[in-house]
Amino acid sequence: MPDNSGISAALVRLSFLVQRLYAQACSRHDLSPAQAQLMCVIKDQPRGMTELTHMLGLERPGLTGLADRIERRGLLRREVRPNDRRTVMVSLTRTGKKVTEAFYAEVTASLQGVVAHLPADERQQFEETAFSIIMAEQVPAIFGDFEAAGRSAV
Amino acid sequence: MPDNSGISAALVRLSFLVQRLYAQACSRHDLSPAQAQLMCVIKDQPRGMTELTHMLGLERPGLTGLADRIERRGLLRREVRPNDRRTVMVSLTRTGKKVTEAFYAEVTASLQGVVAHLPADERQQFEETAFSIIMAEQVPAIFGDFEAAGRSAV
DNA sequence: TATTGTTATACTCTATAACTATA
DNA sequence: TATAGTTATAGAGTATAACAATA
Repeated sequence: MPDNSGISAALVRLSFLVQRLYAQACSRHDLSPAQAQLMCVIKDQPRGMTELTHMLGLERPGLTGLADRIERRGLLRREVRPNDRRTVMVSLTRTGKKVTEAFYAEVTASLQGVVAHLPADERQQFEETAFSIIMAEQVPAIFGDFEAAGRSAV
Repeated sequence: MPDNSGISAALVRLSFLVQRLYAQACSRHDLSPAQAQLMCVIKDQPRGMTELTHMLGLERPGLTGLADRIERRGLLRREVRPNDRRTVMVSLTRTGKKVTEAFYAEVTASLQGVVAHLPADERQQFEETAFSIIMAEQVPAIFGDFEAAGRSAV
């Protein structure tokens, strides 16, 4: 019977589980977690490099290298903006989009499996609480259906 | 209003938040997340290297290097077991234990802060659901009060 | 021979500092 | 001068393969 202080342990271990399943899905697509994360963020829309550093919590040189390695595999494309020629917009290639969508579907299925044993009302309550934490903490939209009503990006 | 498939996004983003707070606490103690994780696992009891690879999900060479870097800083100690002289037991030094306990307390406080805005009953329910997932998935005891009643290790 | 751990090697991840190009 | 990105450099993390010591 967990006491009140146990919620921290619960959060850390739950996070560990999610990371493990996420990493397993990455492996199946020959992606690193960092690569997959970037690809999920730009899945539905191009983003600028600086914007991406904010969303992913990286410094710019790290993002440059990360984008390089994905680009080298033909999954990502960079384009200079005509308006401001300093900025680079990053998007997925057709192949990159396919890979990302397959990866995304697998992670979704894997995580749904993890809560499948819960009663529907408990699952629903859990999701609502999780979202309320995410919203309160302004967690960036690094995964999810960014276009869905009521859950807009960043 | 989240639909049912949104639970995966909730889990990924919640995990992202936990990792971010965990990493921030690491920084304040000049630890990497991997180092802190290992130190938390051996906080209350020594463990063998192979056992640790299972708990942390690492291959053995990775753990050797990780332990090396913590040992080099005087926070961790290796001891050969007399019974089976192949095995190495890993434990924290006195300094290592102090650092780990301070880190542990900070992470706990930080995560409690994240759920502080929730009504007590919702928070309680959330914790129970999280634990039920963790137990069902047999997530190793990488964080938490391993000696607490009803929540034994590994 | 099987098991425990380490060493060798290679690549990704990520930070800080310095640089280039554009505004 | 300020901003966007990249290059240079270095250390941490982690995997695979080969090795050493012990059982």
